[in-house]
Amino acid sequence: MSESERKRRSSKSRQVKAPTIADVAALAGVSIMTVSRVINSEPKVRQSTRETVMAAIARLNYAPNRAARSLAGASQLRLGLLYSNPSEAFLSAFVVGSLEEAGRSDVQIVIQKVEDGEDVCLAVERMVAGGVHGVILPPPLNEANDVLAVLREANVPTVAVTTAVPHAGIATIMIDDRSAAREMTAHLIGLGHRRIGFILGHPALSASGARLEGYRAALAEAGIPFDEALVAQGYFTYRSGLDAAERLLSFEDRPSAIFASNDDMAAAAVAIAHRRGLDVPRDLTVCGFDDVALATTIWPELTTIQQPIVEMSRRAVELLVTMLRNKREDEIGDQRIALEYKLVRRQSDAAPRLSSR
Amino acid sequence: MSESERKRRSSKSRQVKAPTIADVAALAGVSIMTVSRVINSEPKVRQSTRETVMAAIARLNYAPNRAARSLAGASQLRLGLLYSNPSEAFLSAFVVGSLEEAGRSDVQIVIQKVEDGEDVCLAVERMVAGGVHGVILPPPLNEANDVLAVLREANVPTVAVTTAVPHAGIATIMIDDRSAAREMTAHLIGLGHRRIGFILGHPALSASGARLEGYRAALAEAGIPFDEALVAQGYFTYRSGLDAAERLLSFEDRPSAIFASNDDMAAAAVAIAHRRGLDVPRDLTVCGFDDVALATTIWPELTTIQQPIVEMSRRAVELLVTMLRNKREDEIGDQRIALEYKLVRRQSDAAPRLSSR
DNA sequence: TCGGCGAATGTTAGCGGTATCGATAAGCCG
DNA sequence: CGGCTTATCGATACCGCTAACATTCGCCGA
Repeated sequence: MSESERKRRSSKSRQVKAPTIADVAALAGVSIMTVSRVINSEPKVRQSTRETVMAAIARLNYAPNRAARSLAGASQLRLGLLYSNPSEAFLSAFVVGSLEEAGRSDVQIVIQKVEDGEDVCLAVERMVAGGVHGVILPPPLNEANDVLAVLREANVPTVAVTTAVPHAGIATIMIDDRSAAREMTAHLIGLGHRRIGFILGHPALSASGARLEGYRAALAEAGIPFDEALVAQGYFTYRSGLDAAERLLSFEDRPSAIFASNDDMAAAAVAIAHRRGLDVPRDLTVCGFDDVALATTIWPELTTIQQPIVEMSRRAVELLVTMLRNKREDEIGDQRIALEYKLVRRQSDAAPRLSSR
Repeated sequence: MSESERKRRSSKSRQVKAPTIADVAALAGVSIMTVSRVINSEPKVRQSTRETVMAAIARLNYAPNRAARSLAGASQLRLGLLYSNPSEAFLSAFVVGSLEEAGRSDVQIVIQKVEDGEDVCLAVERMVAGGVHGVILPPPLNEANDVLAVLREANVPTVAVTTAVPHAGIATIMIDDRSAAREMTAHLIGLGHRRIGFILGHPALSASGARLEGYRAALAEAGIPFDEALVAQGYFTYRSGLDAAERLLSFEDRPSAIFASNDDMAAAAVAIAHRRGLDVPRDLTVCGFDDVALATTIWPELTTIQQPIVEMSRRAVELLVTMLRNKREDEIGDQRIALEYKLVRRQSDAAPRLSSR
């Protein structure tokens, strides 16, 4: 790691030039075209070759030159990212993921917010008129039927993120919400909890329903009867979590654990618990869903389901780009990509102090 | 404006391609090089020729292709963005800004995280070896002296963001922390508060010192004596805010307001207040600094100083690009750019209930 | 055994600019 | 009026990558 590199450097004063596709090709012992194919994940490359090239890429720390790429390639793609007012924490992770992938695949991302009062469909139409080639929809727009309708009519390939029950013709990136909620609930039951409160998510989103299903499934498996009183409506906002937690904790026989449908609401539950003099997790276990930054900001840090948000939006862009570049827009609607979630255990859960069995 | 254009269009279905430098050259009856010279306002072009070309450019509504330009010109710029473990909310805003600007100015951003145990200097060296042309440093690395030293030695232009007291030879993007803290403190005083607690930021960062100075200045201006007991050490984390707020609120004669050096710690102060049965803002005013997402997530939403994080990182990239493209690396170190902050008032402040004058 | 055929890989021609250097015309001197 | 410098301008070689076409190779059926 010195002779050759040093030579290269000294050749032209100190200018270290970035490695090019040719360098990679030389190192891997293939032609530049093959490297190009690997980079763009085109299908016609033997697995072994692909790996060799990948290794060379990693070794040189090579990144394709965007300028050259867009100059040589077809006209640059533009993707629209339309959002309304989700959890800010969620959104920023989401934006980071799509922007990263956008950089990698050299597409433009047009980010547009739909203001609260505004007509959603108008915003979509504006975007379509602006000539975007595809659209990405984070929650809650991922299931706004009017938006989807406009998009479908305009024949704009669309990918919705975090939709638990996919719509026909709309590609979807998701995790298995039901199974994740089931796992978390089972975890709580395993800890010894029997009265487990549940804070619902926004009723318009299918993920909310899926999470509730998972909660019920785990209860059923453990032979614990479902108690409607332990389920409180929430809307994915901190504020709504405050109200829901207040309700759940005001019962005579309050739950020993609360499972909120997202972290914002879980954080709210922690706040309410503290306000009532309850220690988390000693007196009350609280866990969330999503694992946004907030989960590790507050104290105690939340036990939660880690949803790979950055990865999900990255994949959304990637999917759109692949389809658009390969001119297979027709196929796009049928894609269903489910990513892995993970239960991450932190400090907000514990065994119940007073068993209420 | 019709015959030739129409022909061009109809030749290939409906594809309207953007005019190229060659089109301009043909229309103006000169060579493409001359057009290039006019575009770049190089001196060696006769005035009359220049005008002819300009006219052609205007007529075709020509704009140079950025990709082609940067491809042909100097090698593409690569900027490194090195971070360790700041507030996640801060980081994502930061990344968004730099990525956005990167797309606009057609440079690559190499993002790298320095893991906790890892040797920071090693990470810097790796990045430099990777051939980045400039480096951007968000907090807390913006004032890590060892990092700065390595960078300076390697002669890599660097811009630090949020440094209140600039280092020689390192460009800086900042806001006037002192003045912002002064304004916020004055605001609290204006509300009627006299005993105002202050939670310090991390002692290694100059912004912390500047904010304290601002606090003291406002106190002095109002003729309120500075009370050391009202200042608690924090480290910009939620956790440290918890301890600091606990200290401040345990006094007999507790402050009627707490001004925390960032939002994370302010949120912690709110949590502690609630745990002690104090209503915010009725019993205690709390305000923060930065205006990250957390500030509007919690309840009550925080009154805080809005620091334009996205804009700051955007400017950092822009500054680096300008300097690097103009080959004036020597000048880079002397830049000091201060952006505007804004005091945004939300629900966490109010006049004190029991005057403690 | 051999043509044929599909999969994997290589070759070549640009994409739209800029850098370099050569060409041309004009200006200047003795 | 010839030679030489100067101010303008033009021809051409890339920049790093991809599209389109060419090539190679292994394997199959006749």
